[in-house]
Amino acid sequence: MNLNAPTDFIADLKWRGLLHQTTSDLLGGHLLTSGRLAYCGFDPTSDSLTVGNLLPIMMLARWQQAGHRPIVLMGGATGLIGDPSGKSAERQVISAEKVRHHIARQRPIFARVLDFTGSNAASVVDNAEWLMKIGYIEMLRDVGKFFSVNQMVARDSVATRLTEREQGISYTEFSYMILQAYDFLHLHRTAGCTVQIGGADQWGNICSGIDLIRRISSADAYGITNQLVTKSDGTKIGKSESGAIYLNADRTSPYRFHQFWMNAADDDALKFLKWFTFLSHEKIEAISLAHKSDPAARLAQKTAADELTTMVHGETETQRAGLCAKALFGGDIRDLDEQSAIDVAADLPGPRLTRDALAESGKLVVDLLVESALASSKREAREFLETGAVQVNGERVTLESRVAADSLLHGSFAFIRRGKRNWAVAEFAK
RNA sequence: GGGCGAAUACUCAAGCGGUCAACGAGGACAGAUUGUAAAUCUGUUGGCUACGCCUUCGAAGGUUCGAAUCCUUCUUCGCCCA
Repeated sequence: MNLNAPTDFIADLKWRGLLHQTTSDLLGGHLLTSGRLAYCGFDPTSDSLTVGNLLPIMMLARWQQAGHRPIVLMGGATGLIGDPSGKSAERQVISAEKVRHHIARQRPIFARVLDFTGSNAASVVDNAEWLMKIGYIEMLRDVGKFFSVNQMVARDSVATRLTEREQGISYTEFSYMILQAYDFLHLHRTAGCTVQIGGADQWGNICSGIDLIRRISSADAYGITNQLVTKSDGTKIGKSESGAIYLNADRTSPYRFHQFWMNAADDDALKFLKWFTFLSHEKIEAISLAHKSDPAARLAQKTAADELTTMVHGETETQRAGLCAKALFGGDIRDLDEQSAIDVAADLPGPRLTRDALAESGKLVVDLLVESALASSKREAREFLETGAVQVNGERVTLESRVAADSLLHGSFAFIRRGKRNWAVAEFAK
């Protein structure tokens, strides 16, 4: 990371279409001094982060690249409560044990994106460290006094639950904003943290924190929110398809992760470059131009996929995924030499079987589809076969088709393709 | 604590004793067309040992030849009163 010339953090966000709002005009001046501290909170509601969580992590990374210091705040305590912001319904309460487990699982991701060394090293804190120690009475007396219920009720996150929604809001979630405000105050006091970064839906919570700091410490603090990004069709990024796209290799393989970005629509791919990469403005402009003159080359998708896979899984995995994609989508699967076939097969999902499974007459493709998870039931598998959606080793197969020993590629593999872009492989050990 | 109302498949939402595996919409998936794109058109969307069978309509019981539909209890949620 090049830290010689701190970029203008705010200007960069604007250019990338990521800036939503800032709390004060004085923020620009505040950021002229490098080494400022900003934090962003993460909810340990799941044991793995998804691509949707990448954006806020990268916000901190951009912050760091601009010469400042990022703090990752894990909501070990607030995660037990649940933030009503942007939620239409009351959240399920999760156990403290689970929260701890989730935090442990999520931590490594941050290490991949942020730099934990050097003069402006990133750090991780858990608000359980301080929130768990505070007594209820203490909280009410020292902090609660500064909150006006009139204002709290007027907050968007609360108001919608109070009126529009059929779901109400519990006292627990109603209190959430007090806790988050207290977090900011605590980090301000103990670490000198002056900025909070969050999604646009965090605006209210961030303002609460700034207010609290002003009232109790008579100091200025700032907030920056990023746009909540969506795809061109208005849906969330990383949802749908076949489930969420996780950042852990054991939940979503690097190949699938890579493919996710490769499958982006043109409009989205260009936006993804701005949102999810650290590439320079010039570089992105150049790619955009090249992409528009020859969209079929999918340069934008490819660049985004490579950049992101490298960031999350490392260079080696990116190369593997790239080779794999080339083999599967670049030509005829039958042209693969044996070593390539073995490599590609290692990255694809699918059953590992033995020759015995083929029996005398071969194995029905219908069963293979189910076993490889390309179809969720036999009924669906039949449907795919009837509509001609399935190819095995490059040949279209039908409802009655069977995979026999002599049709295996290099004597071991049945590469199965469902539809245009879904691949799996059945491997039959000799 | 009292009164009223709601709970249906991924989501929204019909259904008011048999013709209901359950209308419709969205979503998702597949086919054609393409560029592993978008848009468009078509089809599919509980499961299976499949002209039949099995399991679903918040949960558990009950009435009936027969229930998603009626009754009882429970759970959760909403609204109103205290």
